[in-house]
Parts: sequence; C-alpha cells; structure tokens
Amino acid sequence: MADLAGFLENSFTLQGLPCELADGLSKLARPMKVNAGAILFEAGDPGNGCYAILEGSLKVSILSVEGDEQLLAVLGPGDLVGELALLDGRPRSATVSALKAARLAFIDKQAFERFADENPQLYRHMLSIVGKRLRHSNDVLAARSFLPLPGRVAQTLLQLSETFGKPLDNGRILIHYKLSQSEIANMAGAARENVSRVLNDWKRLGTITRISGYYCLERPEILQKAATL
Amino acid sequence: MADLAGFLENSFTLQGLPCELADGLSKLARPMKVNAGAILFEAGDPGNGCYAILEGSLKVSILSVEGDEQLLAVLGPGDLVGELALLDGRPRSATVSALKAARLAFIDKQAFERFADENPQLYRHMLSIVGKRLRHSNDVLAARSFLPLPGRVAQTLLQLSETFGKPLDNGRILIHYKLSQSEIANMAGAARENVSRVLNDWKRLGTITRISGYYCLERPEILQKAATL
DNA sequence: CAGTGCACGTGATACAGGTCACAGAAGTGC
DNA sequence: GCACTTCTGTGACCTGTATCACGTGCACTG
Repeated sequence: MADLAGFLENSFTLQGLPCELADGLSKLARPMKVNAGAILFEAGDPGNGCYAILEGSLKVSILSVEGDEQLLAVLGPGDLVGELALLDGRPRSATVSALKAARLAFIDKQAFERFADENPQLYRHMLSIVGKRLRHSNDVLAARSFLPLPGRVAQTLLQLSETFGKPLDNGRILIHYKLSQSEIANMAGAARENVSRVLNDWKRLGTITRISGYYCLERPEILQKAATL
Repeated sequence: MADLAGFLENSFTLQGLPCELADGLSKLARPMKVNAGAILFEAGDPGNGCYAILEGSLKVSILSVEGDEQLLAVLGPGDLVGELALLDGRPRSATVSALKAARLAFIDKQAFERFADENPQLYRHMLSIVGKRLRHSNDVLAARSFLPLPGRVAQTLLQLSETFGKPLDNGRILIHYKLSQSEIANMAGAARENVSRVLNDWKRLGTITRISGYYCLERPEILQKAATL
C-alpha cells in the first residue's frame, strides 16, 4: 500500500497532468477497492466526488426501464470517472460498475475545489477532459444518426482500441480486453445477434481476427472507412 | 452600440455568472453580427475562441457526407456556443450557423485563459456549463437508444421548451420560436413525415396545439411520460 | 391575382434491423 | 470427468421507420 502515491501520480500523469499537481492531488485522494460486478454508483445518486482508476476496469452505462443497457464507455487504469458530479453539484447521470475488481482513488468534491482554486491549471486540465468526453459523446450520437449497423460496430471497436489497444506490426491493433458480443452490442446500440453477423463477416474478410479470445483489428483503415459519417 | 457592455453583462448573468466576472469578461469580448443563414464555423475548422449570443438564434449541427443533418441544439440569447475550442485547442467538432440574424460577442481563447487564470471561479462556471452539455448529450443518446420515435419527438419538444418556453396558465408551455417540422425531425433523428404524423396524433388528442404558428404544450406531463426511458 | 415556392399531411411500399428460436462451443465449478 | 451456465452462430420472421409519391394550402412576388 506504500506505493499508492506512486500509483496515483502515475495515473494522473497518464492523463497528462503536470507532476507537481498530480502529487498534490494524490494527497487528497482516498484509496479504495471494488469487487468485480459491484456498483460504484447509480444514475440519480447524489454525487460527492470522482474516482481515478488505478487498476481494473469499470463501465459507464445508462439503463432503460426495461433493463436495456446503453454502454457509454469502458474505462481502464489512468481514466477518470464520475467527473460530472465534480462540476455541477447535480446527481450522477449514469451508472458505473466494475467489470473487473478495481482499485480506485476517490477525490472529494470540496477537497478538489479547494485544491483547484489554488491551481487553476488543474481546472484547465479538467476542462480538457470533459471536453474530450463531450466530443466523444457527440461522435457517438452522430454515428447513431448517420451510420448503419456495421459502421456503428466499427466505431465501437475503434473506440475500444483507444483505451485497450496494443499496436502490433503493420498497423494491426490488439484489443487487450475480453469483450463479449453483448458488450459491443450495448455500446453500438444494436442487437447482439446482428453484431455477431457483422463481426463474422469481417472475420471472413480478414478485417479482424481473434487472437486467443481477444479481438485484433487487422485492417483498422477498413473499419475507419466504415465508421466515416 | 453603447449598450454592448450592458448586454454582455446581462447575457453572462443569465448564465449565472457573478456580476464582477461578467463585467471583466465583457471587456474582453469583441462584438460582431451575423446574418440569417450565415455559417459561423464548420466542423474541422480551427477553433480560436467562443461566442456568447446576445440576440438572435443559432443552430449547432453535425452533417453527414450525404448532407443529412443532426441538430444538436438551437440556442438563443444568453447561451454560449463554441466553448469546446476554449477547453482543448482542437478543431471545432460541429457546425454552427445562424437561424436568425444574430449579435454575438466573441471571446478569444488566449484572452479568456489569461482572465480565467486570475479568476478560477470562471473556470468552475465554465465546467458547469460544459457539464450541462455533456449531460444533455448523454440524455439524447439514451433517448436514441431506448425510445421509439414518438418518445424522441417528445424529448425534443421538451428540450426546446427549456430554451424557448414561456409558461402559460395550468402548466401549459408555449415554445416561442418558429419551428419547422424538419428542424424537429433533425433534432429527434427521424424522418420529417413521421414527425408530422406524431405531431398530428398529439394535436388530435389535445396534447399539443398550435397558437399562431407556435407550438404549445398543453399537457407537458404526457410528453414527459412518453420521453421516459 | 396567377405563378412559384416551400412547409405540411397522408397513403403505399420497402427494408434494416430487432426479435425469436434453437444448436453448437466454450468456459466454470464440483 | 460431467453437469451447467454463459457465450456464440445462424436461420426465419416481424415491425418500426425510412422512403417515395403525391395533394393541399399558404406566403411571397412579379
């Protein structure tokens, strides 16, 4: 547990934050653990702070009354989650739960604000994170409006490759994360069966392969084209 | 033109910004005008600042290659547009054009950052604006995932009523803005024809009416229910 | 006031993608 | 190893929405 500060610093650095700030922040953070499957918070809960992921993975999702799920993101180490509550004081807008057991660092809203007021640079950094989220959100919405099913699946894979992708030779990308078809389907906003069909078409064409259970994008440029608005 | 500062101050105050900051900001801003139909900027353009709307209305939209349009928002006086470029330095993510001739106040990125570094509160305020946008964006995405067409139209109307709604008696709300069916359709992500059908169904049921060209929500609670995820 | 646009209403038709049903494959635990 | 659940592939069908094709009415404008 002695390495917590180091972890934190590292994780905040991953987000591109200058060292001295990461250091200060890590002092504010409270370490915690969640088990696989546990719910960190649900949409509607009051939000009193945000979490940095040190280890493991979380999913952010919205649920419908019928229990259908729209996955907004799957996040891994170095990512920040629940930042919205830090900004306005409003309730959580989505549900976050652990896909794998995770180690987190919790940052309290008040503590954050005190610290950030003295380091406006942190606000700037925060703005750029939220900005990225907003851009992403708009991209997904645009995809939902304009792209047919295969395009949306392509977009989903590319997006996942940003978080979990390990580049291989020749521009191939391995998505180092165990993905089920339902997860992809819930991100792309499509039925699992149809995702299966699309994925197999691409497998047959050699656009993607599976390497010991992980998806590998053999020709990302083809997916890219499919995901072009 | 002498009333510019007052306008600005007022508009920033509308956004909930403390007076002294609004005042400072208004000194940075450069007034400008755009004609109806003019394009303020397009997706992909470099973004060097943001605009506050003093008068008139703008639309924010994403265009597909086929020329289809997904309207993200229709904004009026008091709203801020193009903030994303202020946050990260990245290119504009959407296209903004004037629906009606508009008076704007342009705020340069550098000037803003200098000013905000000395007034961290402004960053906080900015964060809450972007946060609101992000929440909204997620709501729309959720609607797109879970709601059938009528629900999405209902959501669109309710959302427009937040910007342009004038409350009448008995909870009725008048949307004080000339809306065409195509605009609604482009926001809801649906075909104009189907929007027409839905709107007429509601008109027949007395859920909505048209008062001299403006839509009036007679029973917002019914729409609310239709828009429930 | 005829002429020329748009914005709207409505039916008929087409199709993408959702839903159902089931059969194999592949993990997981005992 | 065997029972058991969870994931995957695929066919057959169904349905919500888009698309097409008009007709109608209202608002300009010459």
